[in-house]
Amino acid sequence: MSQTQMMKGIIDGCLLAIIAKKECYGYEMAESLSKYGFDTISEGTIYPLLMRMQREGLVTSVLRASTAGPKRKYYSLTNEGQQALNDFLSRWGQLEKCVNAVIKQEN
Amino acid sequence: MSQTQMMKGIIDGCLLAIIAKKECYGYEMAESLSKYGFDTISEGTIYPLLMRMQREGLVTSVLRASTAGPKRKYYSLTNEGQQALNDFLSRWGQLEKCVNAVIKQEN
DNA sequence: ATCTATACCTTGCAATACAAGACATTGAGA
DNA sequence: TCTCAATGTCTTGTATTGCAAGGTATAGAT
Repeated sequence: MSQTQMMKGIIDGCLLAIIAKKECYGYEMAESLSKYGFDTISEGTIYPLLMRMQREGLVTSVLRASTAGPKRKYYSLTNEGQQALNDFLSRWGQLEKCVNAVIKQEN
Repeated sequence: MSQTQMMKGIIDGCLLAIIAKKECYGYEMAESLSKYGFDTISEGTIYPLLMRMQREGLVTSVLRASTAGPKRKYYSLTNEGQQALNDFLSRWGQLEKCVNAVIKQEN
């Protein structure tokens, strides 16, 4: 019962939501999640996720130079990725409803 | 990005919440979760979870006869289990807040 | 006698988050 | 100049978990 376990199947959807808002690169997404209140999410979590989502055709990427370090890999949503985001939002809403029903204990 | 992954680290907390409401046995908890809106949760998920939580001292169990089948193993919360439930509720609330913040995209 | 519902359990698999590293680039300070 | 911190991406191995698929057993109904 750790926070780590509770994150499973959540982070990928959150990344899609962040990318949907604006083109973004991994390092920036980690900071973004932190800003939204998440405990620091490891890069060992984020980068493999992004690569998997690209392999699945949910996102595309382009390299761009940075003024303050090595090149950045900017990600954008594909139509399939938008659909995956919609699915995630739907499943998250469903989960939220069910868990809160159990917690509130109204039979 | 399956519903299965999203359930990880959630079901144990839900079981604690159900047990906290009233003494309960595994088979009944599965039905209860279903009633609260969850897709059917496998007994291969629930029984190992209950055994783990007992091993960790979060719940205790007693066998009682049933009128319609084999004996039932009724579970109750320990003080440690109540604490674990409180922790879960806190972590769930935190997760809910963060995910919804990302989704709503208010910077 | 057979079937269904009830009730518990086990084994093996697939998926995921993370720790702990490695590697490369840039600018600032000693 | 040398060093160091911040930036930026990636890999390997581990631990945990939900579940499918199966097994076992009891009680009542057909």
